[in-house]
Amino acid sequence: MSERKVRVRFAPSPTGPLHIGGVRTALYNYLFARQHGGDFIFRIEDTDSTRFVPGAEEYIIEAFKWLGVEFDEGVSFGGNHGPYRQSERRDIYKKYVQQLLDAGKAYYAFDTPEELDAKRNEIENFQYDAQTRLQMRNSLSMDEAEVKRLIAEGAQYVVRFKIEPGRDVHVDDIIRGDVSINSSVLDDKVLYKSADELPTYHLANIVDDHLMEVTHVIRGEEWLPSAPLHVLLYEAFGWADTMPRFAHLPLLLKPVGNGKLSKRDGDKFGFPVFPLEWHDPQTGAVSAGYREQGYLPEAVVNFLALLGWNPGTDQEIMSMEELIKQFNLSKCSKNGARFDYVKGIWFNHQYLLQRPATEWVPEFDKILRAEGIESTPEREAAVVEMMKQKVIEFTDKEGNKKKRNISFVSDLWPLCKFFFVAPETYDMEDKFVRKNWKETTAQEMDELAGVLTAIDNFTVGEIKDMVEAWCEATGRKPWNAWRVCLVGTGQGPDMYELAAFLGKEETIRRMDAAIKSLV
RNA sequence: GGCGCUUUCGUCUAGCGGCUAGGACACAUGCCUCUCACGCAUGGAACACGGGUUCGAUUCCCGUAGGCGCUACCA
Repeated sequence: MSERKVRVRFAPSPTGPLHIGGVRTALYNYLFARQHGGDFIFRIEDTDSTRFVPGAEEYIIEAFKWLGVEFDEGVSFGGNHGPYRQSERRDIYKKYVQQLLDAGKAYYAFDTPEELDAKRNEIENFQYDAQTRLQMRNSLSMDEAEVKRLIAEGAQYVVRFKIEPGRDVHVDDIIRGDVSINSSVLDDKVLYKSADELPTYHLANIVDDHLMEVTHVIRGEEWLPSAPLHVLLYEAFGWADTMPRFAHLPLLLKPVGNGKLSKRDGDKFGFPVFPLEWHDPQTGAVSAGYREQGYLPEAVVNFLALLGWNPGTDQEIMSMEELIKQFNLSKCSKNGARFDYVKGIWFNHQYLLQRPATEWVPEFDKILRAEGIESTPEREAAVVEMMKQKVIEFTDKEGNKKKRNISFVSDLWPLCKFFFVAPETYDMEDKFVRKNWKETTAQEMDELAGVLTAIDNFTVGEIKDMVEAWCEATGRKPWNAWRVCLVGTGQGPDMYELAAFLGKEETIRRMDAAIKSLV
């Protein structure tokens, strides 16, 4: 085998939003291409005109752009192996179908769908193959003149691949090794239909991969059963010497229960199954997307990369560059992987915390607006500063980074809501409130409010000094109850800092409100 | 039903004949602490089953069972 430049492709059907499993397949292709300095091709397989969905192609392109998976050529990316949309390659396929016909490796079949259905009902496990094709209406069973007449009359037909039975066909799979199947169990697949003058997947796929000089076919395991058919097609065309190598990836399975991952699982457990939000043009239904849910593209990429592959070390956090460096098809696992969306959340947590808090501001700002909070520059700056200190950049005494339990920017709101709004109610069902608000507490808080009112310079240092002096004098430990007043529950930063941030007026106001309503 | 692929903690997985079977997520506990977290530490948790091969099988082979996929004029 000559040393050809590595060329791989991702070739989706534009039938809707891109499933997360498809994203992973594309990612593996991309990693492989980059690692080998090869090309990554984007091809649209729209040979089934009835399933075409407008907007799907644009959606797919946008999704990969967001994820940082880049194509070198293909639909919308240029290149000199085009066109890259199969519906625009009709004439090419016709030529190759004719080549097979002329060589006696394919034949015309005139059986209508109704006739085929009838046959399937009549014979259990009917298969259109060497055993049965002579009983059917095709150019092998009918005389030549009849076939010519039918075609001349414009009768609808399909072209079927004539599979020679009794041969063990071998597929050399990078992940699974040698896979062999006897050609007798294969049926005479339809390669082309006159109705829309388009080939089916199998023919188009082989012709395109050959013409586009694809060297490696990395695709989902659902294609493994038809891989022998593809091998036979390469042979029939005389392209066996440049046939691509195959790698069939394990499938993504449901988080729980049996079967492969579906959109319903996402709805059920509350995780997206699509990279981007999708608005169905027919039904208007909206499906959640990773991007809109607040996932970072690096996190999605990292998570997906490790679902079915691992570097063989304990390293789990890997950038695209590291993935490209370490990726290895032969280390892919062979069995299906349950989609562990909880781990996906953990990856997002990791990547979110790697980013400086200032980068969260635009996203956080959206939340503030949604909550009806006027976000002033001063306030925003103050909050970011607070977050930087309290949330990520605050170093504890062991020198470890303080990390909030934040997986998404949106998790921030319930954790720091009290910076913006006073507690509206004090929930006695809340363990913290019940535990820390005793009968004498209102009185105590009233006294504390008095101490605070007397402070002129309302800074962290001053507040701390005054309150601690009062604590020492009275033997009181007001922090938890004070927290109930200002936060409403057992959350938030150091009380002195919180009070200073809220300011004297707001602090006292919140304390009064709590005293009144909690008595 | 037929054909193919597959089978290590609940989950993702490491292991490529000899290991106290490792890591991560999740879970539990402890430490830290004015709260919640974070962080740190600790813990429970797996080789589907039955035959071989071998001095020795999680590892190799064969069965069985389970899982997954394909079985369209869909991809």
